[in-house]
Amino acid sequence: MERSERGERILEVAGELLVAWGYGRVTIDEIARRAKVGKGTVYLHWKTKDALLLTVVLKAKTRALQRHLARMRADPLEVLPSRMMGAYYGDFLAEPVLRALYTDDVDVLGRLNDSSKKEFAELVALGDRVLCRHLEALREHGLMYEDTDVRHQQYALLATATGFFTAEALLFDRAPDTPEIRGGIFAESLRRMLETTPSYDAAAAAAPEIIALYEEFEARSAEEMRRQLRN
Amino acid sequence: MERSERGERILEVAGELLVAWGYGRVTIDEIARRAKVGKGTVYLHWKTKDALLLTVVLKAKTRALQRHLARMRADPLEVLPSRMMGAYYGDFLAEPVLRALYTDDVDVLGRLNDSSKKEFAELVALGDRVLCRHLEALREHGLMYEDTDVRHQQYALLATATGFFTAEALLFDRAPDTPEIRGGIFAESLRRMLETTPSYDAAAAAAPEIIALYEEFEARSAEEMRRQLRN
DNA sequence: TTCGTGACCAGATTCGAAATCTGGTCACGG
DNA sequence: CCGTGACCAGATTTCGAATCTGGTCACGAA
Repeated sequence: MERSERGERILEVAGELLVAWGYGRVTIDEIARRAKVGKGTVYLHWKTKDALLLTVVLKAKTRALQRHLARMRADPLEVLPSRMMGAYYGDFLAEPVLRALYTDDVDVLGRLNDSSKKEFAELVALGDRVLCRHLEALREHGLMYEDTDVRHQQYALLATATGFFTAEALLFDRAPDTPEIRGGIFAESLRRMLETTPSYDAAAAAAPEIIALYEEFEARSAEEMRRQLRN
Repeated sequence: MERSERGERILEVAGELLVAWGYGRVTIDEIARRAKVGKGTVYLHWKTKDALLLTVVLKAKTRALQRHLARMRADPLEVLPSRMMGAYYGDFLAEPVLRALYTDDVDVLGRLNDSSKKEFAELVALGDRVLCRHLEALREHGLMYEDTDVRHQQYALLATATGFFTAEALLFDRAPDTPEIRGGIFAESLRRMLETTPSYDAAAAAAPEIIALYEEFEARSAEEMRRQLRN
């Protein structure tokens, strides 16, 4: 049995348990039992329980990021905030761990949020820079309005995204029926808020730089996940 | 000493205490002591502790609503979502009770949120209808885009507002400096998202109906506050 | 008679110490 | 040499006793 294969199974089980039980109730014993390994084996892979569960979350985020990259490579128009976030929205709601992260919040993730804030502060800062550069690239190619400070556009984007994710839990009883429709409203809102008339050629010109930005972010995420391992 | 004056002082003290201590730590004894009345006197005014604190919140909301009405009466352009919410944003952040309601949430308000959800379900539903009619009126006067379902516009508005309020606490470390700037970004976002080129005349034509809607809401709120009293 | 009050009660909440559980280690065995 | 589970210290839970708090109401002042 391969070491990495074993690690994958532990991660998988940990993810299921995290969603089903929530951070506080997940135990390393139960993870080991379900993954059919000894408890000590878990600690051969990750430094601590937090490191393991942080990896679960980071992995889920990375999967969404990879799908995002694939979409951008296949269709340059996916670099537009509306397209990017609309698709992200669907991915996030479909990924149970991330859905929990954005809707149930405290109950499921417990202090994992605080933990990750400290542990990943650097990564979050990089994410901020990446998004800002992304928007700047779009502006340079005439795909976004330039009559506003890019920092303000970034804040508007983040705040609006926060709103649509939070609304998922907060307004669930007065929201339009399907996630697809809500995602559509989200995308349309961002388009009107930020984007000029889309141009395929401009998007194709901007895409390489933007893709490179997210590839760097992906690499940095992978590095961060490695940093959570024992060796 | 007037009965209503006494009630006002109790409300005021209760508000201060609610913000300073949070729902769980506020006691009727302490409210009575600070308001210099007997404990039983508090119960001559309100049915329960929850009724009292619910009234504190409702009163704060009503004050913001009244300022909103005054602004609309003074300047018809204030009926535009961007203008309305931009000013609301400032008011809400300046009103400690409401600021707590939208930023600290659980810690300060405790189970008051759930309590109000049940108690004020009807009022919330009316608020929903009022907002929807408000948007419909704007559309009829050509002040908002009509190429989208009004329900979807309402959801976008609510989700975005939720986002900017939540972001106030969630993104505090990476947000633009002043509340005024953040309020400006919020307003500008809504304008681009929902509004056509503003016309004073169209706004003036739409204003009376819209003002009437919120006056009805204000009346209904006052009625609800009365319903929390003993007699 | 009317209005305000605080002593009082039941039930909720808190406290604290004992009992249990869990993250993390490491000596052992396959 | 790699995987393991018994083991330990410290964290968490339990649960009954002690305390606190929302709400009442008999009483007394006006």
